[in-house]
Amino acid sequence: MSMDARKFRILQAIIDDYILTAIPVGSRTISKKYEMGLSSATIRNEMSDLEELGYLDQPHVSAGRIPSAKAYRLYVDQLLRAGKIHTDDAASLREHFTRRTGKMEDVINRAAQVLSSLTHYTSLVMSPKGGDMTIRNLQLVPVTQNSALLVIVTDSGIVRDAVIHVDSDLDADALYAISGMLTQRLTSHTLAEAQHVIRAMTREFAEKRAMLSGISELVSEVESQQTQSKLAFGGTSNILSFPEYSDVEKARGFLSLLESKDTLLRLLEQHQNVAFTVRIGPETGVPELRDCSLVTATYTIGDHTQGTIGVIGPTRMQYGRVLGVLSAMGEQLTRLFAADKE
Amino acid sequence: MSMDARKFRILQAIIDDYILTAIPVGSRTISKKYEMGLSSATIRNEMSDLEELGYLDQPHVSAGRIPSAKAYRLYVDQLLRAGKIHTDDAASLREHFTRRTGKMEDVINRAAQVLSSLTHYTSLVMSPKGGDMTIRNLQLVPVTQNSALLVIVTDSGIVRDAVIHVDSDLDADALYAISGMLTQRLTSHTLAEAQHVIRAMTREFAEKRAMLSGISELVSEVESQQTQSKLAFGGTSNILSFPEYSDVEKARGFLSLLESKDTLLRLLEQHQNVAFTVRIGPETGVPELRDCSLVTATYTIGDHTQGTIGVIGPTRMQYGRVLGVLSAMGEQLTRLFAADKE
DNA sequence: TGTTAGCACTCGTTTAACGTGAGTGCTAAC
DNA sequence: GTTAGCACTCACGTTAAACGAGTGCTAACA
Repeated sequence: MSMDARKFRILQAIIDDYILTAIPVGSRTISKKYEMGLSSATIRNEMSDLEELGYLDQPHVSAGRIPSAKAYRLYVDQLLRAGKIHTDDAASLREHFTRRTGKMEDVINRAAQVLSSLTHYTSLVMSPKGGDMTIRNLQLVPVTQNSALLVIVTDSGIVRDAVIHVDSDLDADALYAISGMLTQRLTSHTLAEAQHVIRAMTREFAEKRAMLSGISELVSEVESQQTQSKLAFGGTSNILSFPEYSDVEKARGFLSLLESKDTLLRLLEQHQNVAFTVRIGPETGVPELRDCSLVTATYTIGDHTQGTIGVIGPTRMQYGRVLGVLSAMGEQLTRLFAADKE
Repeated sequence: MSMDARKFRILQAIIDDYILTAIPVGSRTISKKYEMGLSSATIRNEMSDLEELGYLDQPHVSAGRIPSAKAYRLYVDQLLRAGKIHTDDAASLREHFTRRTGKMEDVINRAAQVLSSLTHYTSLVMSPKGGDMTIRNLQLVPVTQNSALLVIVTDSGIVRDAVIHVDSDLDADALYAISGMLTQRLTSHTLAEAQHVIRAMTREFAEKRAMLSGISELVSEVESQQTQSKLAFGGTSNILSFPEYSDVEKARGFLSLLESKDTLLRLLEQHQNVAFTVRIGPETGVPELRDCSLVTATYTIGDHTQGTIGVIGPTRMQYGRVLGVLSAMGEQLTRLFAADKE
């Protein structure tokens, strides 16, 4: 016995129904609601087969069937293969991004907001790693006598900054001069490379060593601060509207997971080079997400720097729709950052 | 019949017990657990009086009593009057703030984190309004051809920034020159005043009008962006660990309230000139917070600019402890910003 | 006059029993 | 291969009964 076209059609109907209702699907429901010219008894036989094949689970003997992770996997692969990702939302998405801003944080927060309100799931938006970004421009702004704000503008018009410690009493003009010099040297290097360049400079200008070493130290500080990507959430409370999270303990586990951020960052950083990722329940490898699916997509800043956006919802997620929204949002972000460039 | 010392002692015992256990307190519990040399019957009479006075509620006739909002109010007023705010946590708090940073956002995020982990409630940390802060220094950093980052350093070493649109093609040097001029004119004015000053300048330098008007427009943009205080949360999932929020719908309402932020901002902005605020249940005026209390304290940046920190938990909150932690944190933040100043 | 023991009463909670119905698996006939 | 029929299972909702925590009231006591 193996999977044939009819079994697949039935399985699809079961998944569709379960995604909609969250209640186990019975044979009668399929035979009547999704008229496929078969009696419930026939469906029953097929369902029995599908269970044996591992696509369906039965909560208890007198209940209907629910799709297994394996079933969702098949369903999603089918979706992806068919390229059935409808970007209907592209238009409505665009209008959310009329106000321009170059601040990474604002952009990802807004994007997360929009994503969650469109999907009604919890959304994640991750900024690209700072280390990969190419420096276009760099400037030190005096803050206090001992500290300055190091502003780094990247290739694609994204601003990153950090307050750093400055030993000597440098006035605004001195800092501006240094900024000019540093910009000249560091332009078109990545943040990760900046360290080495500065170290080379230190050797070159022995006399200015003291000052440069201070700056080198602090560029490294900036780098380490910026290396970890920022993560923004949207619709964190949405998960509570799904019956699979009506158990408060489960909901708390989920929300705690969001709060700590690092597990999710690790998840999002995997497979960053594929356009879409769908991880279903156990595939995430995170116990708290046993009943969740994580769908991600990427967007591009400049030529190769990539950021990730994603949606977390119950495994019975509206994959088609979510993939569509993510795809549209990815394009939108890519376009947004590209536009900022010129 | 009125409130005497014994009634008050009994009420206090009831509140203490209810805060600990969250189950209605019976007369026997008080007479045995908090031995006050009285039989349960006597306690019963007193409790009946306390109910009549409005300090106790009875969920149903065969259950114990629970404190009313009025009771908590009395309890808290007593706490505040006695000045019994123990800052035991001051020391453990200090070590959380060794790393210095001038970025407002980092500070308030970290503070929220610490607050929630110490109290096990949900914490709020609000940055002061930007408009009230005095400008020390101001600098434009080129980002793209059409945009620049306007960095504003305030009196107390706090950095605020925003990406603004620049019409003409100004190079780095031109922007730096403008920055110098603006700094000279705007130093020791508040952000709110900056608008007027710039408008005056526009009249003065008719020839540079085009450029200045552009900047004026954008300082106002910055101001409006910064006028709304930033709000950081900590421990948002903590609320789910209390039995009063075991109802998922209620929990969802609470979390949605956090997500939208504006209601809370409004609450936090009230009574900003008092050291402590305790709003109990209905006193908040927010339906979603009917069973919650909001405790706030303030911290100071510079001379008069104030920020607010707060904790939200069930009405049966450990008020003494929370007030202590908030007080310590307020001092800590005030000290942190003061240190950054010199 | 305040305190306490005693007792009837209330009412939410728990447990068990029971009927209901959705859904299945199997068999036999088409 | 499909389907009608039927016995069977089992979660779920309802009802009833026992339970017990806690109260209010009364009467006696110090």
